[in-house]
Amino acid sequence: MKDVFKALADPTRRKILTLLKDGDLTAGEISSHFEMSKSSISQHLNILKQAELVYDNKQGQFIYYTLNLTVFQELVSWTIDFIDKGEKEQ
Amino acid sequence: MKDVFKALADPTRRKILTLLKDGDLTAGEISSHFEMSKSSISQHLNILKQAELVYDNKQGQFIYYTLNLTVFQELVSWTIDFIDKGEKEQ
DNA sequence: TTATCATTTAAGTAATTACTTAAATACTTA
DNA sequence: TAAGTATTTAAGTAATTACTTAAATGATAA
Repeated sequence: MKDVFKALADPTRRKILTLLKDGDLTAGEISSHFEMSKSSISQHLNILKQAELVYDNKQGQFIYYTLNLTVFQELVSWTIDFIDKGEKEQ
Repeated sequence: MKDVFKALADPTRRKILTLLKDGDLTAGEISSHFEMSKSSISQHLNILKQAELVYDNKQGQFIYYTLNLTVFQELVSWTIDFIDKGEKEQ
């Protein structure tokens, strides 16, 4: 979970995740939504991958990126734990 | 929500939030749980405050910090939205 | 008032981050 | 094979971040 928060801290990476909500995309398709270089997007994708927020799947010459919902589940649990505890204490 | 992710990206700030789960604490009480200077903790508290993850309440000479559960609720919604959308697409 | 305590603000610094361009890798097709 | 496409890796840099110490603010109590 440590890497997850760092990964989510960047707006470009959050936008990438939002794009992937609507379905898998290749690295090139993702980068076409941004002004910055493909190289930079590739580096962002690597950070998302290390945080396990996405995984990749090579199909020939293309690499498809997919949301990994497991880590989003963990993030919900982590967050709800604050709400539960906080409400209990009141 | 923009500032929330940046605020959560730092382990010291996440630990501060975890401490506050068990009830409100003064800036001094919070800093006693860390090796670093009170000044540094004060700066972390300010970042948490700007992200509205906590709010402060001055009581005489002391400043009490409290979790703001509203923003945690928003974080749950933001995250669940990925899970819902992702599951629908499969 | 003066001293002390709790906390923040200011100013400086080393480490990290997000980007760039250029080169490398890997796959496809002529 | 060679050329072209998709993507990543490498190396460098400017901006940001997390810390430090010292000074400032504000409340309490002698």
